Amino acid sequence: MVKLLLPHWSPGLVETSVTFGSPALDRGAGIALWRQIGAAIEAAIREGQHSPGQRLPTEAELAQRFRVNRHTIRRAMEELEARGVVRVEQGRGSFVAEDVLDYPLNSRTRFSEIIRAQNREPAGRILRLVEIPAEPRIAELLRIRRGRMVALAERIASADGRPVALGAHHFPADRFPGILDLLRENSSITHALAACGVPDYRRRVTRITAQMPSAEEAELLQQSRSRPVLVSEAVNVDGAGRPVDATVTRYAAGRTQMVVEF
Amino acid sequence: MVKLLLPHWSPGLVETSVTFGSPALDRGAGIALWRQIGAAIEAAIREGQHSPGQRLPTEAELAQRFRVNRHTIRRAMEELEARGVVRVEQGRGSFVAEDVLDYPLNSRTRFSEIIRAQNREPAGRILRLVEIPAEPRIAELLRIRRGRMVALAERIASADGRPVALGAHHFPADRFPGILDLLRENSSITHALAACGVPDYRRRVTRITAQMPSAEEAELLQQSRSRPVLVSEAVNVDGAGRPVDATVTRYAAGRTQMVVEF
DNA sequence: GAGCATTTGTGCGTATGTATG
DNA sequence: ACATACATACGCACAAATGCT
Repeated sequence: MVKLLLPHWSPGLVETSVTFGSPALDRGAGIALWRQIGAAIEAAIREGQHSPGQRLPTEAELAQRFRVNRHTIRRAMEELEARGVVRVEQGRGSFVAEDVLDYPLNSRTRFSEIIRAQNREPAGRILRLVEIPAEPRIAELLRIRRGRMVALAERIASADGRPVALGAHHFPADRFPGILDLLRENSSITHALAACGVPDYRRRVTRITAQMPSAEEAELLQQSRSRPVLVSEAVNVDGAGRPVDATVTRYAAGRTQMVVEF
Repeated sequence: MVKLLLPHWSPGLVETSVTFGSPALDRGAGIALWRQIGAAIEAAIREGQHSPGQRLPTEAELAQRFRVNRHTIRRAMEELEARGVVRVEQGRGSFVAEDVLDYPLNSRTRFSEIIRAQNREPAGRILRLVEIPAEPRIAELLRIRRGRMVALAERIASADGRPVALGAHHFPADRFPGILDLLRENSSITHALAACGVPDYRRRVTRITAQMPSAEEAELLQQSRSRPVLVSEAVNVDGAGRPVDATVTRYAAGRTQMVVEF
């Protein structure tokens, strides 16, 4: 195995490159060069040398490394893109395709169950726990008077270690006085509500729109500021139909897809 | 990739300014200046001097016109924003708030019915009608072999004259041979399918994600290129459950909100 | 907002190998 | 042996999109 020197390019965002091993191309006969190159790139990706969403070397660089014309690289990439292995964007570069997370919407939507159903490992981390006066919109959703106190829990949720969603959960503070302490110990919303006497809840409405992320949101979600986030606004109600939780969640749009089935 | 046709009229970004009439401020007594200014701006908006989404004059300009300090203008705008009349964006300007269109998702989703239910006037215009080989994703949704011909209808839908959505409807060409001619005469999808022997259809799945618009898309939707679009991918099936239509629709995210109710 | 560097997209011309008739 | 067609590969130039200053 011959290691090639890496160029000293500055990655800017979190994007490094790894060699594709020694380009053992068989120029002589049999398989077309672009097929061999495609297979080599795909193998490198499958091996984990390039993780999902990460940027691949430029076409020019790959051409140099494999010692072929850029057209040949392009032919290989074309194939890989058609097969869904990579994603090519004009002016930006080529990226390892991300497996899009299907986020089904129904009345029993629970983050961790959704993630596990797709064979991934869910995780949640609390970012902030505070009591604040309810904003007008939140008050309306929770059917409380605006300005009444709400417990706000900001949480980042991830699947297999990749951040997926930023959730801002609002609970009426007078009804659930100890909920922040419960969440401090266990970041599960379902668990906290159960401990507060709400054994089960269901989602009533979900409103979905798209926005550009703030600098902080983009950083937390580990995505570019120039890509949008899906914003969902949901209300969960208890068995009696009373709102227990108004949640505004921001999803990394490139990695997530809401699915509504009928 | 589906390319959209360019319009023959290019509205650019609709941003002009209109005077707020003669600023007859009562400096003497009674009502605070910022209240009078707020009322004047709101009146101008209600009168239609500034249409939804349009940019308002800068704070500096307003201050000059009303002959007050910029702080006074800001106080007025603060109130208008809290009341949802305008939207203020740091570094961009102030805009007349757009009435967000609720787009309910269910198995009977029909564009014109949704718009009419919100007391607006729906309209549709066909942009392009062509037969093309099915892209892999479309073929998968329609359950046909990739490369088989599909009839593609690109349509722009609007409510009260404001563009709302760009839809790319794909029909299996062999099953609906005359559908393009039907759509040429009447832009209603429901009407065309009925004439092809599909009296009723229902939506089975909808997938929602967000993207940045291309230059053409932004222009057609009359929105800034720096704001995202909601992308929905839906399959309509006939009574027997066979796919009749795979549609990819792009909605102006600032003006539209998907609503899922349970 | 204008200019600039980077990167992918596209077109054209050329050459070579391989399968077909 | 020859003509033809097609896929492969290379070289060069410029267009278009993006991101940064």
